[in-house]
Amino acid sequence: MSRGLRADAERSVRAILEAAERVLADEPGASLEQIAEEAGLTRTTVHRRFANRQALVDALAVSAKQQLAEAIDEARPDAAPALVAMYRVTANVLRTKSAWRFTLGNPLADTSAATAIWADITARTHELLARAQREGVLDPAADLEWTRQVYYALLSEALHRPGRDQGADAQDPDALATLVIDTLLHGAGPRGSARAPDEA
Amino acid sequence: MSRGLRADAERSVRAILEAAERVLADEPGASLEQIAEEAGLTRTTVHRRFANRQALVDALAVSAKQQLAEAIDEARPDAAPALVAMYRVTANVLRTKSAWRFTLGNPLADTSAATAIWADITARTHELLARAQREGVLDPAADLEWTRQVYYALLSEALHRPGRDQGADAQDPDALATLVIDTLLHGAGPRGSARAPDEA
DNA sequence: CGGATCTGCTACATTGGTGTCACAGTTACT
DNA sequence: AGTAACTGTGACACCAATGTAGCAGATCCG
Repeated sequence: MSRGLRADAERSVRAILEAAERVLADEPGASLEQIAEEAGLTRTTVHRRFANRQALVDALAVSAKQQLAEAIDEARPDAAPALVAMYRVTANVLRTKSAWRFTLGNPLADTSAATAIWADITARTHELLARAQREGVLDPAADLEWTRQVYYALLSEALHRPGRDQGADAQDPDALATLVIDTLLHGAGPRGSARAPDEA
Repeated sequence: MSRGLRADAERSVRAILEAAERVLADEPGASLEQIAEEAGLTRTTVHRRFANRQALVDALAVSAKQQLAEAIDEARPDAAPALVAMYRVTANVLRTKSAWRFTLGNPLADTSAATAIWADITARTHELLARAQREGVLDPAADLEWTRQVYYALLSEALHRPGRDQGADAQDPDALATLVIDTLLHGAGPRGSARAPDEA
């Protein structure tokens, strides 16, 4: 944004954003002091880099959504059949989302820049789903808006799953992606036949 | 809870809870004064009925979760085949949830009583899903925990849908219930065959 | 009707977060 | 090495929300 930030200042900005993410993740409405402490800085410094609390939250939103957009880019969704693209995108998005659980989990009235990026992401998702529909991966009668909503919800839920064992914080993104796509396409009903078995 | 509240006092409590729901719905962290105003009362009165802000939020959580539990009861989930029961429960829950969007949408660290009710609801949901699995409505290999999570998420999403036309705030609960159950069981994939059609 | 309870009103004390400032010491860039 | 930029420290004013209290008037209930 602003040109000519010195190296250490830029480091501070990063530190603040990452700290804010961590702190706000389990306590939205936490004080700037808590964030500053988590970042290893002083509250004054936070105010130097971000005028308002709002400004900080906005910057956080922009940063996270940008990374999300990049994650989608890196999946090269147009360079493969829709089904494959969906897997790749899903895995990448899960990786990013797990690192930005707070910001990406709370669609709290984003301002200007953030909403623009978000609109872009939504549009591209919609596009991918439409292609999937054309390629027969989705039912021709499926409501794409609803499908997208469900897809987003599944992404969130996949990350809220109770972690297995003691291991790292997140589960394997590829396994989760499989779960998400599988659920999105088939639901939880019986697989063998298309109709419900016993109606008696 | 406390016995011997006078009639008007009890009315106030109700008014406060309902006002709190409405106000907090679109602005969590709203001041008690805003809530009081919305309830047609004074802030002082709010403090008389609820010592802390926390106490108010807790009471709100308990109230909402109780109503949710009642909504499930009224569906008589054990008095019908699992599939029918699921439809009935879903429709009832949607009705209740749409009236308590804030409280039931934010699982923010409920205390004591609220968590107990919630645990009960979760258990009963799980039970219903297990029966559905036995009756062949759900796939024998389905992960019930995951299925329950997805089910809850679908309920939320159904209420967050962009409202049709100008009509009332909520859509027809029965129609939404159909959508939720249908999505839960079949997903958005093609219905005709069990496998994806074109892989070439 | 009459006593108890509840509410509105006003005023006050307190607290926690926010935002600003000046100055001294440190760190980065050329 | 020297200058500009950055940070920590401590202090300050400010504001919104919270919580408490007393009193006068309205409301309920027996």
